[in-house]
Amino acid sequence: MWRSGFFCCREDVSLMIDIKLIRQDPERFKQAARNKRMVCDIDGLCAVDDRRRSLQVEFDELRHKQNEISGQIALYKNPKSKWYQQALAGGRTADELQAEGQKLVEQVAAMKARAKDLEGELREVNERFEALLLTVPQPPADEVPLGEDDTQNVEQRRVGEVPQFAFEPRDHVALMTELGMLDVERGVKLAGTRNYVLRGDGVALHRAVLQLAVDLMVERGYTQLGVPVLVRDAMMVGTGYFPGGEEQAYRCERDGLSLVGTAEVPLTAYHCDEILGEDELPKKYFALSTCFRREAGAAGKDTYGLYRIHLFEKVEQVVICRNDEQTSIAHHAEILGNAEEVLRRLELPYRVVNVCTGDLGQGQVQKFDIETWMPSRGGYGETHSASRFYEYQARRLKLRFRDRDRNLHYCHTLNNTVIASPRVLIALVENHQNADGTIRIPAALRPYLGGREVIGGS
RNA sequence: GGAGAGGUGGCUGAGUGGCUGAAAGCGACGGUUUGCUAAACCGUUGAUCGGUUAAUAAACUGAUCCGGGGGUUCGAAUCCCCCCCUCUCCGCCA
Repeated sequence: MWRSGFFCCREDVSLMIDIKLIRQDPERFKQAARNKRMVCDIDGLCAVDDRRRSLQVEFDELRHKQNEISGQIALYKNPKSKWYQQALAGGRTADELQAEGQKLVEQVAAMKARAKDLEGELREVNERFEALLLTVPQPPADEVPLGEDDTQNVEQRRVGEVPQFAFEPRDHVALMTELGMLDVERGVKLAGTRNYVLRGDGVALHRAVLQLAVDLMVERGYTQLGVPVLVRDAMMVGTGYFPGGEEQAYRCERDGLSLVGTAEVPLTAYHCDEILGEDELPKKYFALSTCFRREAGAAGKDTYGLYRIHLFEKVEQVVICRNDEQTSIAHHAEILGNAEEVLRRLELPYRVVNVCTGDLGQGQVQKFDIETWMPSRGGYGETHSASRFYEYQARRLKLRFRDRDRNLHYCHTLNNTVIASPRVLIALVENHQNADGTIRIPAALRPYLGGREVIGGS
């Protein structure tokens, strides 16, 4: 389904996981598949790999002979060649040379049939090989807890105080609707379920938290990009969303483009098909973008309010760095810290969760989710997700760098939410609500709202 | 939407059937020169997948690759077909 044309450059079987690593330690990948609860036939893959390589050797040898003879034919058939001239000078006639050349041509003709067979077989085997390789998951880091699903994620730490209300707290829909900030009903009328309309201070608050996040990232030295949100399929494939995630994306079939569910896609793919210099790494980017999600398969889940919606805006951060685990880990901590700083400034209680093996994506090595306290849920709800991939995405994107010894390597990539709104508004308005239905604006946010300290009231 | 042009190595850019994996230039790396820098000169310098020895450093060797796929041919960057992408001009709309 994903023809090579979707990639910027030539397709080859080295994409995905490096087969050499699998050959070297198949157990490790079998274990990874078990832990990530994915189906993956490593033994079958290795068998196909063996077959593929022996075929390749046979084919190469045959072609070698063929090429050799072709080279000789070139001498007999090319009157311009030095060899031909010397042969003539040595007393051979042009007819003789032609006849001898013709003999060689017949010799090669016999080899061609065999080569064609081999080629067909090789292609078939390579296809099977690639299909199997596509299913191999990236092994999770050692620090990732074993588990089957999100209920087994391990809490790392809690930050901030969960508010105790002296009154009956209201949920964000009630609060925001009351204050004229939100109109769910008409959003649904316009665009169907999981849609909404922000109004007045609702829009202002939404914009304010995004801008706060943008300013923080600028402060932290990240480069801001304004990126396309409708991207080529190649970018969806390259970042690992396709194949597999087609149902989650709004695809424009006739254009071969998809609306992104996150700016991670254009940010990570920004340098695809490039070779970066080691000294320009790490690249630290962020972008504010609209995000589109079909939420297929989530029917009936989180249908209430602003939690799970088709369209939202998000500030996303991406780091592209050297191919080095320690470097990757350090950046992972950094981008996690950036997101935590946002929540600290918004005075929101949250916890950091180490996502367990069963809840990791195929390409992810480790993922930390940040969950922010949402009173109406009586619990923490996911607001951020920080992943590191090692070279998984970079391989697919042909995103490489040249080290100081001039060797090529795939980069490492990581990403994390900085803020996603309006989901974060759930936490914001619910945690900071007052008894009278007004909402206290945390100090750090006030500059973005004309200095106001409260929303609502007179 | 209409009409053209074009896609070649890290980059620029030659190359229209056979010693072309690819001229030249730039860049990079190594060396000579040099008080340092610069300049000059000489040399080296593509990728991917394999094989052999060595055990992932290195050496040798093979196949494949000039946007992608297919075809013609003993032989294709070069000829033919399909597709993708980029650019320019015109029209249209922001």
